[in-house]
Amino acid sequence: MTNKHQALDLAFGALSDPTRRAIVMRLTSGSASVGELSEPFAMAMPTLLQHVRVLEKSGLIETEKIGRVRKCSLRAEVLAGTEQWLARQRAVWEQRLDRMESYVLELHATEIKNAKRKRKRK
Amino acid sequence: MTNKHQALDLAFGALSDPTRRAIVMRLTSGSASVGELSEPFAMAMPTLLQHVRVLEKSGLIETEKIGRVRKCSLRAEVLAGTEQWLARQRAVWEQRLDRMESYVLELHATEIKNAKRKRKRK
DNA sequence: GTGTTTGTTAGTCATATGGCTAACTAAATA
DNA sequence: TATTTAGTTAGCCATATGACTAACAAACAC
Repeated sequence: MTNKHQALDLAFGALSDPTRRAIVMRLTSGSASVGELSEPFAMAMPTLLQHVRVLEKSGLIETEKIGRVRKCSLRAEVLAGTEQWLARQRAVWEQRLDRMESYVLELHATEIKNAKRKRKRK
Repeated sequence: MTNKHQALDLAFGALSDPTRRAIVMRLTSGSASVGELSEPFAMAMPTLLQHVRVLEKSGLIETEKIGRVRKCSLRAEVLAGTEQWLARQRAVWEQRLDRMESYVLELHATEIKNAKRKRKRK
């Protein structure tokens, strides 16, 4: 039983579904009702509502009930949070590649020196 | 298109688990065997191997069997791919916020003008 | 006030996920 | 050759996920 209540768990989990990613994409161009969100999908409303709930729990979106309509809108902070995690991993990785590259370059330099010395010794 | 979507499904899905994120983090500082990866976790090896398989299917890591040891290493391209998706969403969102802001600023400007005109008319 | 729209809850179902143990294979070592 | 090591497969189990239908409720429109 893994603890699925950490922020990144919820955010990445929410984004692992194509329907929910499509919802996020839609909301980047402005808030929408549940009905509006459901239009592009061949999916019963309760199912779509469930997706909205998942996105809400993950913090990726927030919703507000106005009359009988529920207005959904994006919360970009959490989006940025998951992006940052990825960026950090990539940064460490690339730093390491850089170190490796300079190490390899040094090796090459040493090899060349040794080769020259060898030739001199001959 | 469906392929792209599937790739993101797998990548985000893989990253939605804390154990798998920890594995990715570990691999940013160099490749490791399954045994080495399992050390920090109170988890049976078959369970950890399953996580490794999930990461492998998502394309986030690749593995190679050398003798009786399986060497796991990071593939940063897929990491970058998911990061790019997030960055793109955030970009659209921020562009929209900018447009809104300039609209609001224009509104303000108009209000001020009107206020001035009102005062003049008085 | 009756009917329509917009969501919502409840209950069901199939499959996926994440964990375990036990038994097995293959490589390295004594 | 016998033993240890590193990984693997198979099978089991509990819970989570994503879909559906069938009511139900509240706001709006007439």
